Amino acid sequence: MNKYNPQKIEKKWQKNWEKSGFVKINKDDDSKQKFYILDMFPYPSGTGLHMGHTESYTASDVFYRFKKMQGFNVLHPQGFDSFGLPAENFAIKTGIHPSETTRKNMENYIQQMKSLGFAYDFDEQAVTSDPGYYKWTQWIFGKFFENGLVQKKTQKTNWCSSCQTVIANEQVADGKCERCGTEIIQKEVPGWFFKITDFAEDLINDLDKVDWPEHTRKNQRNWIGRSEGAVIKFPISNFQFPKNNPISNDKKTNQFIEVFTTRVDTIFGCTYLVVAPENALINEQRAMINNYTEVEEYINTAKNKTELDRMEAKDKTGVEIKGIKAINPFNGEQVPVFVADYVLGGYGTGAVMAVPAHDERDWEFAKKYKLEIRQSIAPVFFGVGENAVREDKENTERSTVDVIIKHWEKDEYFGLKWKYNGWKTFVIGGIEKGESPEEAAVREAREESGYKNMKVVRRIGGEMHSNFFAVHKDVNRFPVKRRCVLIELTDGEYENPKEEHIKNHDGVWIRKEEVEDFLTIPETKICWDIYLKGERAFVEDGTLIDSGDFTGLSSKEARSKMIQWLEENKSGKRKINYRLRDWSVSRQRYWGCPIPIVYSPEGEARFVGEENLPWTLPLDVDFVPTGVAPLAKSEELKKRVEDIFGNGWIAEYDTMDTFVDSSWYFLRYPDPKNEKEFCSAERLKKWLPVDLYIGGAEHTYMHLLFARFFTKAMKKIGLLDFDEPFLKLRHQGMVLDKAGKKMSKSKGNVVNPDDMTRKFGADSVRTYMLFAAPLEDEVMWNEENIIGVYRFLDKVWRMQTRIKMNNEKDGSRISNFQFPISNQFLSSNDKISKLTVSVNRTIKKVTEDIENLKYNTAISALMILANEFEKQEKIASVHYSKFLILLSPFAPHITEELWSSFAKATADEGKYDKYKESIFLQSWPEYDEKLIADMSIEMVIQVNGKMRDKMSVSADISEDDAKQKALSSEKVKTHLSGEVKKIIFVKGKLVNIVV
RNA sequence: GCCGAUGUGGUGGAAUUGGUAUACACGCACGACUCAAAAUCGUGUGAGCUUGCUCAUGAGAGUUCGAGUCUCUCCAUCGGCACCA
Repeated sequence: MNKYNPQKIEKKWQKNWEKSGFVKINKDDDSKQKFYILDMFPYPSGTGLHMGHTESYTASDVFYRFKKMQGFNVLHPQGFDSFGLPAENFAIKTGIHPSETTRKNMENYIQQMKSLGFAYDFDEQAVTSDPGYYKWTQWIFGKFFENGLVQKKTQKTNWCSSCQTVIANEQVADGKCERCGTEIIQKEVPGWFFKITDFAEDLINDLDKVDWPEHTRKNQRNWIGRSEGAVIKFPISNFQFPKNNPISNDKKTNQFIEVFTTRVDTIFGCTYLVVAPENALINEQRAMINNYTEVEEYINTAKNKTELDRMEAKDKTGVEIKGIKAINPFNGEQVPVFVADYVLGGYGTGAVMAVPAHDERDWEFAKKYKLEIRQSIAPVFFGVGENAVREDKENTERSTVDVIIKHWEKDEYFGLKWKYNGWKTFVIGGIEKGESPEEAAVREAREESGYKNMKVVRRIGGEMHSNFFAVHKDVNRFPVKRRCVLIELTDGEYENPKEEHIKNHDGVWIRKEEVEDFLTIPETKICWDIYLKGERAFVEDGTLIDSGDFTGLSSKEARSKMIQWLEENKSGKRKINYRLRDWSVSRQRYWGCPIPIVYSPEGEARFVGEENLPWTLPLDVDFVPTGVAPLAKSEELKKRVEDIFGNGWIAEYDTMDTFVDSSWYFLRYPDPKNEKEFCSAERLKKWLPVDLYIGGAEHTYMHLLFARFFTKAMKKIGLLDFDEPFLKLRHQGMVLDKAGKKMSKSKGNVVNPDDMTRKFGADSVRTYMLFAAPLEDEVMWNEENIIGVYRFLDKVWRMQTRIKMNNEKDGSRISNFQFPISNQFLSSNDKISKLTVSVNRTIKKVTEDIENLKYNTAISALMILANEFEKQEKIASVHYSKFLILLSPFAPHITEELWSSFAKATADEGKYDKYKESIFLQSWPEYDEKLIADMSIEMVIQVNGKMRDKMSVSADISEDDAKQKALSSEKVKTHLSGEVKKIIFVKGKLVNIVV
């Protein structure tokens, strides 16, 4: 036997597999069930495949081999997302054309993938920069164009001055360009937008249909950011049509300021309005604005702020628009209007009603500019237990005051301990008719504390409501309107309080730091918290106060009633808003898919037409970015357009965001060479949607969202008949260095898959990647640990000398090793060996674990079985062969080699050809449930839940027998000090004796 | 600030979903083989002590006969979002 030499056997089998056409599938074979497993295809960068790819692609390769052996017709394709900036930037530096760089890099990637043993069919790729591919990107763009799903808009967009191009919201990180780190500025650029917002609702709802990680779905939902609310029209008090604009009447004018809010219920607390600097109102109302210069100046500074400036701005700024007022439709009140950049132009209506009492941002702004803060929602507390509000009891209203009394010289506060219910509170008392809260507070403080001299400091917080059932009065207190007043004693003059005031409670002084723990009911805790930390906006739901006819409603009720009111009075309506913006796809760069649009001499945009596709990327272009799209410099393109469309026609010079290319690539794989269609109808129907998609979590937002949008948009125009592209999605975790740090070039801790493969062999690299941690967790790449996997494979290798080839009785050639492997373990009269049970169990475990992508525990189960084999003098070939198949998805090369050599050795004459067949043509072993359940089990005996002894019993032991046996255990007896109270029996598991 | 995830030996990680905590692997220690080394194999390895008991799954409480697992509060780390009204 030779030594295990991974390098030698791996190369051999990689070549063999390629030659044998093992990687090819018949895509029209209907005799088997289909399975479509997809990888996120790589961008072919100059640095080659990284460890993240290696893990992800290994994970899918394992699943592919597993499913294939289970008898599925499995499509597991690979391709390249080959348009993109790095190749172009490299071209700018070196003058080498991106197509050349890209081609080279792809070749390198393919070599790397082959050397890891990935079984892709590279004849059936999708390469986005290939005209045969991007022809269909353009064709789909054309379809979207014809169906109004893409439109040209001029919009403030994120501009990267280093990349000299627009980038999508999703590509801005920390106000900087995700790619190059340059600060993003806002720039008005005309460009093409996909109407992804049309699908916002479906993009949220259909997440319920797919089997994706919960956090990914949640992130998508948050990104889309649905919020339900209302648009409300605030009439402008002294609105005038601009004198020089006679058409104002039928144009959209600003007789109203429209605001969007999710909190209509707070509208009686609205004390001003704010419009975003971008809001058209300002310009339209110019004539009416008294301080236009000031307003204009503010708008200009706001405009010049970069994303970063805006994000870093601590203080809210703004300017009142003098000369106009807005009228609150609910109460007719006139409120001032401000322009401030804390309101975003691009969201909602670009204007908000400000309710400082109930919104943190408005609160901050109102404090700074000393604007009125008016409470309209009261926090509500409900009694619990016996104090819960009772439906059948009368509701009575009350007004009370909580009095925080501060000691005259010490930092102590006066509290009450209640005798009948254990409450600990401040002084609480009713506000009598005609009394102000302050007057009531002073009166109550004197009555209940006995101290005489004090001064009112201030109110604490606003109105709060308590709703509860007062047991001793047999009525509901519904509501108790509470106020809180802070009082400071001026001296210690004291007189014993009257008995009637103190019979229910004792008064005590509490040190400041102990007050919080002293208080027992949430209402007073909140008063105290506000006293300590200061006033703030109350942003939660509650009960409406001082809100006209709506007073007393809960926030929730009020929202629906108020929206109804708005609709009846034509002052607004229900509205759902999304954070998601339309997807800007125009890029002023070269190495991308040309946008297949031409402009007539009148400037009208037109699709170039299917007959002119692919609308090729011109070659006579200088890449150096100048802010003008590179394609504008192409003579060839200019000539092409004029030849086809006539003089005066011009091409669209922008190319598409590369996310467009990757938004449909999974549709191409089933039919990548089709020149007539992006994919034939039959193949689409057969293969899509994707059954399992594996890739990095960094694509949670953009790629997955865009691909889902494409699917929905294409379905809408009849190109597809399903609405979610990826039925099941799993992420692989990041590969970190052994210290748990991200790998990066600058840190110099990048591990290269090639080096690892050369050092340990592909099988070890593959197996270790999946063994080291659960797939979705981070893997710390530790070269010291990979040795364990290598040893395991080496052990498997050396085991081949101990396979039992011959029948022990007569020395004849064994009979139980047959091809294809029989799923029958034993004939009926065979004795079941312990090893047979182990093998059976391992088959079950590995099968289920792979199915659930729990590769780490599958590998561990294989190691356990190998360790058991190791203890045997001889290993039955029937066991060993099954073990090899179970291991083969992880370590394809070594298992194929072992399969071929021992299959040959055990072959009967004449059957040899069959034995030569690849291990991957064998079928996946099945297990026998009957052999998994042990006849006898170890039953645990616990005393008070602690394990004290074990007993070996038959699996179906009766409850009584088990209890008897447990009680007779010597070890158990020493723990049975008292009387046995109870015995718990869990079938097949344990007996728990409670003393 | 908000949302999400995670927290188990010296290390990576297991734990049938409420039932023997620490599987498997790395590392370490000792032993076998060897002139020696490597490789391999074997044994041991959560902590503490009174050596058969106590304590251990970020901290604290709770539910339960029984909690790594469920509930609440807090802490730490990581990731994402960040004026979205």
